[in-house]
Amino acid sequence: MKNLGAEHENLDQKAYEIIKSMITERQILPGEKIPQEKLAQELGISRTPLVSALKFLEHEKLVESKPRRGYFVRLFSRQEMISIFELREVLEGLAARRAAANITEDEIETLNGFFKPFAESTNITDFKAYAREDRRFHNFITEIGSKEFLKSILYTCNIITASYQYLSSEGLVRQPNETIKEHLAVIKAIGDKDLDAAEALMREHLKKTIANLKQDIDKEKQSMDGGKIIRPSF
Amino acid sequence: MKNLGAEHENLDQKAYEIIKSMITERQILPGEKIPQEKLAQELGISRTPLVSALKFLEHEKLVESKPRRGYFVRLFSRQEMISIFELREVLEGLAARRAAANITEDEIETLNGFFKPFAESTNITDFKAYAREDRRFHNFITEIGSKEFLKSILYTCNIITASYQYLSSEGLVRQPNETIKEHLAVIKAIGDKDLDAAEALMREHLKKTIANLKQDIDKEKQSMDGGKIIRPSF
DNA sequence: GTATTGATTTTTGCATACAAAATACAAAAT
DNA sequence: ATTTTGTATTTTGTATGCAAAAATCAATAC
Repeated sequence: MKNLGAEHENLDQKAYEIIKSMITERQILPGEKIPQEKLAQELGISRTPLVSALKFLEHEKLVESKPRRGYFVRLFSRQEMISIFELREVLEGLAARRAAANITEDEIETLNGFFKPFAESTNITDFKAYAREDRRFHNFITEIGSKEFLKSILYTCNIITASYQYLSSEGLVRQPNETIKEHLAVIKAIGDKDLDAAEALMREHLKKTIANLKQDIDKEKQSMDGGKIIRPSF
Repeated sequence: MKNLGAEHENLDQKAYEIIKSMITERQILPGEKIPQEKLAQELGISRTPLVSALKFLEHEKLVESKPRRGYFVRLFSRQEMISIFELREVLEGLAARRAAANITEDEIETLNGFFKPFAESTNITDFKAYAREDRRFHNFITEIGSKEFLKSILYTCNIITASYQYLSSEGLVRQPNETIKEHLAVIKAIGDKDLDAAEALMREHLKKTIANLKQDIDKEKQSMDGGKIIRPSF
């Protein structure tokens, strides 16, 4: 009756979490080099677990290793961003399907609670709150619809997505008034345990976002053109 | 005009390749512990790059770390195997779609060459050769249909698939006579650059394999039952 | 004969050390 | 002023050392 919780967490795991959040919180910017010695000192650890963490992040494609030159926060081209969203489309589609297959009554309850504050409104203005709900919604489906394998892939993708989202207002690619219907439709399908509909609607939802992204990119190309690389504006 | 090829390969990269092949070639079996000191000596390197490689493999889920106890080759439950195949279904579906979108004339030529030796025959008997062609076919589509992100995920899945395939004859889940039609249909759709058909047919193909797997598992459950874990029989 | 305890050995996780490579910088040459 | 070369500095990749945890094994108690 022992061995409860109390996960033995190694230093590299901690370092991993911290660096990951530094990247997603944009404390280190894409393209920047990661100073090993300095960072290790800041975290109060040696380089061994730090490098270990960097290798993890390299695998998640959040960080890039240039041999004998060090680790750098990755830059993503617009085309790569599209590819990542396409991945999200099929993966979250699968997550939605599995969610519909496995959801419990309690979880249905929770799921139906999503977007409640916005459902009545005909014109949603609090983008920030909506964006937060959006992320919670997608994470919830990921959570109940995926086991370790899909989950770890999806979270990786979501992180990258997050790191991209500064592009548009509050991290939303499309207008809440437009997306809320789709969100509610997905919720209904999962609640009804309609596997095919859940997958199809989730894919539909993300497909539209991708279309918007492509449009944005075309626009951008026309106007300022030039650099193929997404670069933070601050 | 320099900086050609000559990839700077570090020791951990080499160790990674070697250990990976040891796992897929079943020189170390699922569940076994990986002896760090011994293996490092065998490879003529220190534990530092070895551990580094193990962390990579951990991320690919081929290896499992139990803190303070070491690294073990992973075991997959039957249910997990199903999950992995479901992932393959959506991912290779996407790869097929992208392949159809981006394929060149030369590549179409190559693609049409697949399964040529088997296309005429009404009863394929050389399972080994067919299984090899099967793998080459899936890898080719992965290759042309996926960029680094999807590719790295898919290869990870394929490795696990491979490590599973000892279950049935020569690593085939279904009869060649049954699958060849599906393979040829996918080839045609990609050659015709029919994105929707390419994705749908590839998914169909893998879906049927999954159905077979589920059946096999049910059978196995009835007869020997007991352990939830796939365990090599040698 | 099995279970419990304690001592011994092994192995892990991490820090540190160090040579080789890369970078930065200053002086010399164009 | 710009490029080139040579030297000093930093940083990486890897080996090694060591304390703490886990595994092994033996002796003892039940």
